[in-house]
Amino acid sequence: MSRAKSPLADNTQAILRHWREAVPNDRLAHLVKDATRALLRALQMRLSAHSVSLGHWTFLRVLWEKDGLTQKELSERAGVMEPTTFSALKAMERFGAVTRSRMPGNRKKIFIYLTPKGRLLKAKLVPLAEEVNEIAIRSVKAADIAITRQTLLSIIENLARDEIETTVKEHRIPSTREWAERGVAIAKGKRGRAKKRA
Amino acid sequence: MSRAKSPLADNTQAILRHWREAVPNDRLAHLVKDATRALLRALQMRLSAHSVSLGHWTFLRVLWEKDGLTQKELSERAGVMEPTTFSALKAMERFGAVTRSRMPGNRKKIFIYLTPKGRLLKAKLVPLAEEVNEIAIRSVKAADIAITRQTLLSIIENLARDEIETTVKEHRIPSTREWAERGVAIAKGKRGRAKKRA
DNA sequence: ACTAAATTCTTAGAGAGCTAAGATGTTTGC
DNA sequence: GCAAACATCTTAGCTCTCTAAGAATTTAGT
Repeated sequence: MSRAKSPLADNTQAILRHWREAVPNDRLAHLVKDATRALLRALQMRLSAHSVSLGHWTFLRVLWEKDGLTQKELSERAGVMEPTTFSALKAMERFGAVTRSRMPGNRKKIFIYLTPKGRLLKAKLVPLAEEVNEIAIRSVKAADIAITRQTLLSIIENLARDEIETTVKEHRIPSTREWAERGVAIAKGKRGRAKKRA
Repeated sequence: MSRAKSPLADNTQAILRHWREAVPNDRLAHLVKDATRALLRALQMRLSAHSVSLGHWTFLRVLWEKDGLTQKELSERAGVMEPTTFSALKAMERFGAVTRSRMPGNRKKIFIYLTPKGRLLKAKLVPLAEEVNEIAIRSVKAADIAITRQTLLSIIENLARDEIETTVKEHRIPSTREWAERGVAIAKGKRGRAKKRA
């Protein structure tokens, strides 16, 4: 829909110049952020031709793998907070890609199912994402991609660990149970179930 | 101010689990996005103790290097669009970190200067960013960081090039001048000046 | 010199994300 | 068996970012 024109391209040019000129030491965050923007932008441009937004894509991708999940589960798998999930799914329901329904036996949980329309989008949309990926890593050695992947993973992990430690320190012992959950979660990669019983 | 507590940490755990479990092929974008979130979140948590938001940080960093720039220039250096710059600077002016003023000779351009308050923040804030960076890349080999940096740069570059080519194709020859600018810009990394004269 | 084009700032409105807190249900512990 | 604790969905409201379009001012072409 709103395909980018010159101002955007110019802006991207500015970013590129910027990075080619000076890449000092603390700027990793900035660089990662710009890469994210470039990737999301490329994807968004392609998705918009099918009236799908980035927010929808995030959940569609999860749902194509497995639907019939609750909003909570979807939030976890998509890696976003629940209110984000809530409004995205409301919009997707309006759009006709999913249904939200309660099941007999539990009137609180809401299960999300793809509609035929939502399911059909997969064949159209996945190739677009693959195209973006192909373009993005064109000319980059597979080994370098692997290293990048691992580095990013380490960054996420390091920061997550630090956040937990910092939070614990600030809380001054935030209940043994809470601490245990966290320790377990990071040490063994246990499922969220740890949360519900300790 | 709003220091993260358990829900957040849990969420980060979910993300980590997610990445440890399955890292298929197309998910680079997703991984980069999550790394961005982790980095920005860590920075934001620290900045908020000084009542500085991420949006302000973005511009402060540019201004500490050189102030007296126009909003347009600031947008380019910060890598965001002008309306974003506009509202961030308005807020920063209200906060007392910068002044926005016209100069005799040109009543259109607005020049941004740091106030003493804005200047003083540097000594407090820069160490926080360095701390985040140190934590993030802790345990990652310097060589791997270098490769990651280069890979991300290539990704940005590849996508920018593609966006330009795609846009050109769609426009069906979008005026020779425009095309030239873009070609030149990407080929030689020329300054934005190309824009104003071709 | 004066209109037309280009720049720059501004306004308006939307998307995607977050936190905090409210509502509504379900479980658990006495 | 019921009150308290917990879980899940929802609402409200904020941030950062973008695009599109309007307003003001400067530059350029004839």
